[in-house]
Amino acid sequence: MRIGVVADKEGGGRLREIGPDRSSDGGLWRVGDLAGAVADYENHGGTAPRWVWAATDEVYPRLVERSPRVSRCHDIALVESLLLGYDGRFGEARSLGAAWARLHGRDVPPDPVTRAADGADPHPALFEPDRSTLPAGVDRLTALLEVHADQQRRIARLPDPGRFALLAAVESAGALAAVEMSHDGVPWRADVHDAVLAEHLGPRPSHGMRPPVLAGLAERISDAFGRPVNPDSPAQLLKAFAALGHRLTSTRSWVLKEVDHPVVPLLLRYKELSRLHSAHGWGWLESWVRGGRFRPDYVVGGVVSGRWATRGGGALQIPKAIRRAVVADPDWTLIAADAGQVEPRILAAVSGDDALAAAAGSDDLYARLAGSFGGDRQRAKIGLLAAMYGQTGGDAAPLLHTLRRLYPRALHHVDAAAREGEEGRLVRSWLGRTCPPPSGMWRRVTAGGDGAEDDAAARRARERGRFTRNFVIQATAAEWALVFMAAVRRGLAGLDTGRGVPRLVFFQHDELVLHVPRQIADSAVEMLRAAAEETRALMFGSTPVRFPLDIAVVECYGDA
DNA sequence: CAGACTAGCCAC
DNA sequence: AAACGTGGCTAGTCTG
Repeated sequence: MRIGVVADKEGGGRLREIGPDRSSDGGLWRVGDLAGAVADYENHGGTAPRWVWAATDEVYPRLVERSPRVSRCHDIALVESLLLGYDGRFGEARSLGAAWARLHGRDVPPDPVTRAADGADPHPALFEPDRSTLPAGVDRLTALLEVHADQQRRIARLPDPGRFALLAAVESAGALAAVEMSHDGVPWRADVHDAVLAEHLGPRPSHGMRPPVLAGLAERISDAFGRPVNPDSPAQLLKAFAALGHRLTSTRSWVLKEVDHPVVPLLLRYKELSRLHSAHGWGWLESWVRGGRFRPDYVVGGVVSGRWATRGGGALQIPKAIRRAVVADPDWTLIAADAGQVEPRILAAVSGDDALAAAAGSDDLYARLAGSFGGDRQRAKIGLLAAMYGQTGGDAAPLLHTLRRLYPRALHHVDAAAREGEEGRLVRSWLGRTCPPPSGMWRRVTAGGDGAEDDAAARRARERGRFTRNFVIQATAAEWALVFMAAVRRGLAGLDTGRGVPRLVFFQHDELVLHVPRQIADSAVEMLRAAAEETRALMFGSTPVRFPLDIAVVECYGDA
């Protein structure tokens, strides 16, 4: 059963059961305590409803504090975005108000701008404006049900409604998980983080100063150049190197490594530590960690490929060194589940290449391919990644030749996606997420074709080809991860909560981290494996391709 | 002087 | 090894 929900500003709301057609919709009722009403439904036994609401990130944060977790939802804005994208209208306004306006042939309002997160203590003065974009006088719940019915019709008309419905469901489930993870937070030991920083950088300096180790390195760098140089300034570094007779194209680490001069190791060390200090130093710790938790603000579907982004806090780029600060609570444990080699496995599954699929039936796909590359697993890996990323230079060319001979259907799959991209067409993931159309500028540039403009046109076309080549793989890998996360979310609800409620606390592209009472770690691991198996069946039916999980049960994420 | 842009490195 | 896809984030630098 589906229930449409509209929240009011006082914690209440209106609900309406949604029937198979408009005339069978149930009665409308008003509740003073929306969280309580939702909880009643979720606890009632039997199948929980699918809540239909305008946007999970507007409605759910206020529910999640009080009610038990919601099982399922349909997020109008996220589904609208997927449907628009399918029609080549990527990026058009997707709010309930925008969808309603399109449905009624009215002027489409732009989406409200989302405020950037600014740390662990959101600014109370900026608290929640009214984000509805419906015209005055239009009933919100009526509009919600109309747009929902329209979305259901649009999905039903697609060539493969079942797949797209799965995409809509897991995108929405992801939105639930994102709100829950932001609420629960990643267990974060500020004292351990501080110790890691002190170990690398020395004691914390007073505000605005370089930490002792960085200050010392900066001084030695200037001495080595024989002049004052700010190592944070690429321009100054290039000049200083030029004065020594080294004309560098950039100051990237791998360029510096080619230079034979005593200043280079100092600079490389400085860059590494400076990055640690500026991106994840004491300033970050104060802004983002409160009460022993790091609470990232996830942006579901924030990346064209369907991967998530985060707003502030850099949650998807936590450096390996800092992961030592992620430590389970006493008597609890972290379980990190990493799906290994997802992208080549996805390629094997979606291309229908039997030979590659057979190799993807093993735990180490690259090792299985190594025999064709003189026994060199690393070369097999580079070759396969090159095929999916569109790399042509470097060592890739002969490896690609070998792959094209051994796995023609797999290579044809990505080559075809690249060609369609170069021609300005759309490509789609397995479940139907669709890449953005080329920009008007792209069309103008590539439509040209006289003399000097040919180079630019060909380059832009090849760039888009690399993008679409990768899109069909990366976007399908992202939805594999979403289906998996949704299955894990369901699985968590079935675990014993007698010693505390196990939680999903972190998600990063192809990796999930759970925080669970230690006594139920074994059953959680078992649940994860079952969820991965369920995901394979839901996505690909019967396929020899396997998606093995690398599971680490650890106290500290740094040990995973 | 605020905002836009660039260079560079982090993650997958 | 370093022209290979998706991003976020910071300090330095440019611009109006």
